[in-house]
Amino acid sequence: MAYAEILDALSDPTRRAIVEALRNTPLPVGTLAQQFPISRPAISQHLKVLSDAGLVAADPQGTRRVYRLQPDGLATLREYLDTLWDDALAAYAREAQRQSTKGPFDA
Amino acid sequence: MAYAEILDALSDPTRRAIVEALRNTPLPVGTLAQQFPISRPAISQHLKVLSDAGLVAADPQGTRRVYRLQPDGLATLREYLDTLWDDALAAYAREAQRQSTKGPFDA
DNA sequence: CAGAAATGTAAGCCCTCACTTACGGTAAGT
DNA sequence: ACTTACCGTAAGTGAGGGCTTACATTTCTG
Repeated sequence: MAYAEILDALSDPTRRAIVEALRNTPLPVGTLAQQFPISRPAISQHLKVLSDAGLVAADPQGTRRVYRLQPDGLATLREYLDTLWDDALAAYAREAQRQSTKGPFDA
Repeated sequence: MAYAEILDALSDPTRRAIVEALRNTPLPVGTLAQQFPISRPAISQHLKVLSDAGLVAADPQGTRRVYRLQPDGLATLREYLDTLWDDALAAYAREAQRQSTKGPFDA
């Protein structure tokens, strides 16, 4: 049930923007914060949430902490969505079947 | 950018529980509400959010509204995660490449 | 060793959002 | 037609979370 943490992390627009910013290249906190209208500590707090969810990871380089995207969190979420997807399709097909067995003039 | 709405919808624990409850079989609002410790109007409000996100749909049957899982929202979210996934893996491989070119004794 | 640079953490404020109660509307039953 | 059942919506309230300022910590540099 770790996907709860991941969905919660990705529900915030700023955190999604951070993920988007790290999509191409890893970045230290300060550089990342410059791209946003909020303070640097706020970015740090968001990064903690993303890190706890397994969506990003930090590589310490001297006094800097270079954050990068981490596939782990995304993998967990994808797996969950896949099972949900299967059930949704099955329910969908079941409903279609139920409708058709009633005959075309029952609707 | 509709995945924002979907992520926001799935970020709430109660809404996730509703989705789980509809995973096997469609249910009317009242029956659904009985499975939760909150009021029926609260469930209705959650269903509206899920419906707007394309995650569920309602089939009116008399005075009842039978809600069921809808694949549309899940599909949108899955597509978004797939592109993110690709970029994450690419960045991962790029980083690994960068590390290896430095030689095994630079770490 | 002193100072600066980069970041994480604590405390507090404010606003969003989930929940409740109350109400209105539609369909079925008698 | 009246009543009952089922549901969505409006208004109001309370708590969680995102943001800020201030402070502590670690590492590099002169």
